[in-house]
Amino acid sequence: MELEKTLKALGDSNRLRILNLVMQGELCVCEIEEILGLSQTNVSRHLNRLSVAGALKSRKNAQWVFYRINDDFMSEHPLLVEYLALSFEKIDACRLDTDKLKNKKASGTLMQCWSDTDRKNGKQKERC
Amino acid sequence: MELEKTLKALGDSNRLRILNLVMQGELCVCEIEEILGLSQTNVSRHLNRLSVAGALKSRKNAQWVFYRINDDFMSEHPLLVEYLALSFEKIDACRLDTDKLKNKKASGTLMQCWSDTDRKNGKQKERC
DNA sequence: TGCGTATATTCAAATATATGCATATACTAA
DNA sequence: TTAGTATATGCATATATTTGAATATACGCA
Repeated sequence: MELEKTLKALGDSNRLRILNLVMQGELCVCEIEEILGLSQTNVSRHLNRLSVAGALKSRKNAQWVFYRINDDFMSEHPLLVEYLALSFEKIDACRLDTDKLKNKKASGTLMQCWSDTDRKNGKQKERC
Repeated sequence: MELEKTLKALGDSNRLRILNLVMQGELCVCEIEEILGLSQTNVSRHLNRLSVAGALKSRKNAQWVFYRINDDFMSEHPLLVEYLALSFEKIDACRLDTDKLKNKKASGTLMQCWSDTDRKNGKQKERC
């Protein structure tokens, strides 16, 4: 049952926190790692779980892997996505994570990873 | 995290099947048992899990316990409830269960339990 | 090629969850 | 009071899930 699989994948606080972040824009594993304060191995596994459930998709850029919401998931589960978005706004942990994401983006301290273009242009403070 | 608790409780196919039935109207444990073909002990435990998560509430009538959707749950999670309702319509197992529920109601073969009023009035084929 | 970094995966252990069997508790009728 | 029925719960077990440590794989640079 797909519904069971989806809900089971979402039934974990860390995965919900990840989803909250990724719903605000594509992120690299290392970025999620830093914001949530989870181990790399754990983040990787949670991301995989969400991907297998169809919620996320990834692309690779050199050794960096970026994850973002799967458009199919959005179009197949609009009500669920909306429900989650509204729920995240009410959850302290998610709000703190979101604040942290915004602060790091604003201060440019979130850049372990960067695009080839940026690096070639010597723009070390930006990311693709 | 409440969201995690809710989604985790829903992340089980049997519990989803139960929710599908109960969303169509109040049911007694023995009725759910019969329609789903699960053991009494198992049904009881699933019902408890859903109740603890806030989705269901129960009332007792003699030795019979009737479960129905918790109104608070409906009003606190309208989008989720709608999402689930739409999802159940697309799931074969849930549709079969629903058919079974309707057939049994129509044929009056679903009546292990009945209200005191009905029994006193000798209306053995009806339930409150 | 060797080294450093990022990420996925393996292995092992701990924890959570689901279920069957047996039983306790609640209720009703004779 | 006894017997029958409905339901919840205890106990034990099997299975699923989660996580840390270690490691394999991919990539870039000197």
